[in-house]
Amino acid sequence: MGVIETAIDTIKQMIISGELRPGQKLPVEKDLAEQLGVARNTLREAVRALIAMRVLQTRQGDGTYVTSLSPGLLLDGMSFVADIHLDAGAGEFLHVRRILEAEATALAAARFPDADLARLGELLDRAESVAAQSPIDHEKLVALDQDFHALIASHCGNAVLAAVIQNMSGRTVRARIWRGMSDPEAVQRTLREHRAVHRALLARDAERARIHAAAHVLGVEESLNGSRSPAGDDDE
Amino acid sequence: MGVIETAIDTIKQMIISGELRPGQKLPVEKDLAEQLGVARNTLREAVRALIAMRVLQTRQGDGTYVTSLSPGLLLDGMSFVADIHLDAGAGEFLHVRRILEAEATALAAARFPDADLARLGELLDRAESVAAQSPIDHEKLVALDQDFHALIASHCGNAVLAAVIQNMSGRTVRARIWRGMSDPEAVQRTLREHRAVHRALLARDAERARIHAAAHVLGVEESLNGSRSPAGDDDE
DNA sequence: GCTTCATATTCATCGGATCAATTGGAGCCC
DNA sequence: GGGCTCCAATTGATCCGATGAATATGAAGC
Repeated sequence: MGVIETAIDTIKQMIISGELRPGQKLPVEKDLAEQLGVARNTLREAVRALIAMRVLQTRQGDGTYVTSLSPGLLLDGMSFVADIHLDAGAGEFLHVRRILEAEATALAAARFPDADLARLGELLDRAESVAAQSPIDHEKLVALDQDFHALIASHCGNAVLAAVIQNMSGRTVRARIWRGMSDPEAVQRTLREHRAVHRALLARDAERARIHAAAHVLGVEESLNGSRSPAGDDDE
Repeated sequence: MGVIETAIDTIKQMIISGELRPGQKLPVEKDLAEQLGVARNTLREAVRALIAMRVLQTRQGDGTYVTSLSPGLLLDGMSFVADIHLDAGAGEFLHVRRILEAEATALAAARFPDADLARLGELLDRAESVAAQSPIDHEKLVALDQDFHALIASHCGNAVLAAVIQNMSGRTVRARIWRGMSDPEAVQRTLREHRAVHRALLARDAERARIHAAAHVLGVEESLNGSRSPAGDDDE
């Protein structure tokens, strides 16, 4: 194994073992390099790799710090994966998102704070007013859509589940989905489905919430690939 | 944005746009650095970040290549996330794994090749023979357990789903689960649950497969946190 | 035709130099 | 004294050049 890989693993182990805790500052490059027995440039490449994994964070003139290491932070590189497989794999990502979002929405039904239920309704109001204008500002709809799903996921009681859902569809994927809705009817259908999920959450009905959430994502899947089975049942 | 981040994004864009395709060789460091207008060391840090994301791969003496970019490859950094949250978040990861594995097992029921159904049975035979010995070789059980779940996930027909499941429980997490089974009865129960999943798959019964898979992971969850709700229903 | 080996190519690692951002304190003004 | 300004130290960011190590390539020899 190369020197850099060894350095990466050493730092990882220092974190897993608790020697380095979230938010803690690392020794200065020169010292840490010496401690690990590598050159400064080599250490920098190791640090750069950990920065890419959102494990470390540097601030010029200040120092290098361990991040919060929260699942939401560490899992957010996944959205890039979704973006790369924009064409071939979008359906597969959506399928996973459907499974997870259905569960998360059901879980959220029991624990959604009333204040956030109201906020959820406001998001829908704003989305509907945007959709009523012409031409439709798809950028705004994408942002509101993301907020809608993120707010629900954040209340599922499972930070890992929320993080995975959040990153399952990258920004590019989500933008493409909405851009594909040139048909105003598709936009209206999406908003109706969102309303249905909202009503189920208002009623604290987990099963209704689950079904509406699943149907909503499934609708998106089908609109992407022309109602073929998104699971790959076809043998193409 | 720093020079390195710019270089990373530029290479990413070259991949997303298709200018760089999977398996393709990148220009030599010197040329690529010049092309991007950065020093060679700077480019190396950008490349190192993309290596950490499993997007690039270098071979000393040969060159730098774009990886296959398969979801399974790109998502496998996730297992490190699971390892970091070994204590606090293991239950949350397992919950997500339960949701996904139940679905994947159900999906696999219809498309499992007969040959691999037989292999699945052999894995169980070997696991039972290992469990029958004393002292129990937990390392072997962990490996067989991983193979068992991986084989099922690989036949769900969705590469993204399979990859996420595969990485939802890191090696460390899985090892800890089995090490925690000092009680031989717990090992036997796990093997019985695996058998139940196998029988359901043999019968091509998706619903039975789903239920047994979910029950199996749920059992692991409960054994980890003493039958409290793993979703965080308690207000600790 | 095959193996062996020298050589070129390419990434890996190193050490040092300079630039840029942040911090912290000294000094100054009100 | 309190607050502000500015300078110097600290620290990461970027660059440069050199050497080492692994691989590929092609020539030489059998």
